[in-house]
Amino acid sequence: MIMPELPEVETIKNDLIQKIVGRKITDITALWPEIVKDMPFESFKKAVIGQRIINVKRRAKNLIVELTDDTALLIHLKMTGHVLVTDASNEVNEVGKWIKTDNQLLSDDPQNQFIRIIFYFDDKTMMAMSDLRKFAYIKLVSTEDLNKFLAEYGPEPFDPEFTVAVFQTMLQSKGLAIKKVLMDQHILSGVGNIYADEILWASRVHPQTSAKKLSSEEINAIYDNMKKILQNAIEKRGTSTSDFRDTTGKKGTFGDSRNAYRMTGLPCARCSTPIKRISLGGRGTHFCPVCQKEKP
DNA sequence: TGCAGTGTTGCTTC
DNA sequence: CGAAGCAACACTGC
Repeated sequence: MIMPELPEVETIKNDLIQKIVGRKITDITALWPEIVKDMPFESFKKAVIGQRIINVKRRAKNLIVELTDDTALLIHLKMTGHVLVTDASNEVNEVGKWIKTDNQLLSDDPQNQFIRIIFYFDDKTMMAMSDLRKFAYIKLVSTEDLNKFLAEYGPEPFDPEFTVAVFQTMLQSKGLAIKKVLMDQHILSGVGNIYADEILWASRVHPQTSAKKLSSEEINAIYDNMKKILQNAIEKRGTSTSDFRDTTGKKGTFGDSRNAYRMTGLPCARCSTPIKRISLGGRGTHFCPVCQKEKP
């Protein structure tokens, strides 16, 4: 299972900006209405139909679809959520093959077999959400509540105010394993299991190293590699070693250039030592036991 | 065959 | 209060 992290959600957001901004929502069908949280589905439907999409944003791993009525759809894809959109220029396109008019599911790709909800637009296109494990959710939120919710998150890696000095200060007070710190969304936004493993491999830092014991060289390396790796992954449209797909169902290619995540037993690209797998905080963690030495 | 693994987040427990 | 563990869920792989 590959969850969407920052690069994957960013890819979906960029697709949606191209495809759905300006569209008016004319109808909503739920094959699993419980995907809408905090509100009965019928109320959600009543409140959302007729609204137009103003903009699409990403914050941490959240997707935010801004609507006309000072509200927004807050979407979290969790681990296996997918957003699929038809191409406005062609109704009988790839997506048209996935979702037939009677809502039956039809696709060669198993990842698109779990459509839970479909939004229909005024130009006859539609946006569907697929989610195998039913962890993903949609909430209708006021701008005010949204801002309160988003304020709980740590800085975005690409925010100009998130400097290496800020990062260093954050780490100094954390006695936790650096991998846990990187993945804690209240501390830092957007990094999950895949990119945490990749960032630490590139930085030659053992995932269990206590954050406050890191040298400033190591902190610099983690900071630089985080930006480099996330940027590279955005350019490659995400990691699809398992189930991530973009809004047309295509895979991202970052997985081809990864060095640690799910590479257990394969030779390290730097020193050929087999990559080791441990469990850290209940999550699979992959690293090179030679390049990423544990600190005494 | 059955059970551990998969991973995000929030809740419970210590 | 911080940290650890687990539930939510459904499918895969050993």
